[in-house]
Amino acid sequence: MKSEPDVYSFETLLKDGVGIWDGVRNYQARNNLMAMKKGDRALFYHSNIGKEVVGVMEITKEHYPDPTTEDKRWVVVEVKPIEKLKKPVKLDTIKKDLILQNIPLIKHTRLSVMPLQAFEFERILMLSKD
DNA sequence: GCCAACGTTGGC
DNA sequence: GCCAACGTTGGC
Repeated sequence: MKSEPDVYSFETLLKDGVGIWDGVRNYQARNNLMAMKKGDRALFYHSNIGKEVVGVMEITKEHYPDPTTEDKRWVVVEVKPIEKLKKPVKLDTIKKDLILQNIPLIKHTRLSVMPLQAFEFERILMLSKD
C-alpha cells in the first residue's frame, strides 16, 4: 500500500496507532482494498519521497464506505502498524531482485494498492534484514 | 462505442 | 520540473 510520506507516513501511523486508508479513487486499487480480510498483512511503501518499503501493517477492519466522499463507489480499510523495518527496502533493490520481477509495484507503477504473493511478501521482509 | 483531450500518479 | 503511463471524461 502506497502513500506519499509528506501526506501520510509510516511514522505517523506508528504515532496514531491505527489508521484509515482513505482517498483511494481508482477501481483496481479499490478492488484490492475490498479483497483484504481482517488479520491480513500489508506493506507500507513511501512513494515519491524515499521510494522504499518502510513497514508492516495489519488490516484491523475490512472495507466500508469512504467517509471522505459522498461517492458510494469508494471504500477504506483500517490498519495498524506491526513493525518498522530495520532497513527500508528501496524500489531500486526490488527492481534488481530476481524474485520480485513480477510484482505490480514495478509493472503497474501508478497502482496504489496491490496484491503480493506470500513468497514476494516474505522476500521483501528478507531484503529488509540484509 | 470510439477516441481526443485532459488530469493524475509517480519515477527520474 | 518533466514526462511516461494510464485512467477518466465528453463530444461525436
